[in-house]
Amino acid sequence: MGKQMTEMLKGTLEGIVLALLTGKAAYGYEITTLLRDQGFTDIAEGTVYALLVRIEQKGLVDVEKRPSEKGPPRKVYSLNGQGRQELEEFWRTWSFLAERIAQLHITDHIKGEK
Amino acid sequence: MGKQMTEMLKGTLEGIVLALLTGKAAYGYEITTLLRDQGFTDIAEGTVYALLVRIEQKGLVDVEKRPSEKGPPRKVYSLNGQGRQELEEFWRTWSFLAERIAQLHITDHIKGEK
DNA sequence: TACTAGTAGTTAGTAACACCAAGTAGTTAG
DNA sequence: CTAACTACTTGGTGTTACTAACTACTAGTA
Repeated sequence: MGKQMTEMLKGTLEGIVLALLTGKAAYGYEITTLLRDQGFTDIAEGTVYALLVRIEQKGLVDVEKRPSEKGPPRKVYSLNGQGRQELEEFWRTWSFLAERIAQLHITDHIKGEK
Repeated sequence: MGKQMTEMLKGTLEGIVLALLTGKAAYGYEITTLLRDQGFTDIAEGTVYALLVRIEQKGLVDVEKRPSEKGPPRKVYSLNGQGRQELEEFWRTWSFLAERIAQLHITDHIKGEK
């Protein structure tokens, strides 16, 4: 993946994962494949697991260990109240940034056509 | 500023500054006030200067030192060919990410209304 | 004169985060 | 018994925005 994407994911990947967990608990491996399905094909596995440890330590998710039919036990993560709050905050921050950048994009187009 | 915004700016702030430089050269102090005007009220001055040094070293901008009427000399930055290329790449990366996150936002809304 | 505020840029150190590489461990198919 | 898939862990790296302090020049004011 480009270096730009790597840097851009900082701060957004956490929100993306929290969003994926809305309404549906999931475990790490599952989340990784979900991300790949959504087009984030190059996100490193280790990155996802590290992120999950982090949001667990921040108290944004509840964790339950469940046996798997085909492999080691899974750690199933579900969004809790604090996580939902954090996600809302994420959407606010993201919207703010996205709006301003969209504005810049438009302005650049105008300049480019002059 | 929130910690979320700080992390989110990683990887996007550079693109934002390159976008600001499209069609119009500017110096550091000016860029900082431009950013503040655009709503990024809490971006630290030091951050902008450090970023400018970085994009100069990456060869994305040309620099010209000009005396100022009211203070120390200014370093005026203008986007060069490589910078324009990098900016295009930025828009591609950003669009990709923004689209996917927008999709997630919609999905979350639907889930939330169930 | 000395002091403040505004302008303009620099430097050193910190924290957060995504990355890579390598490893452990369980199951299933050849 | 070996490979491939599932599932998670650990240790170390590079990039980036942050803070805080500093230099330096000008203009206005007490």
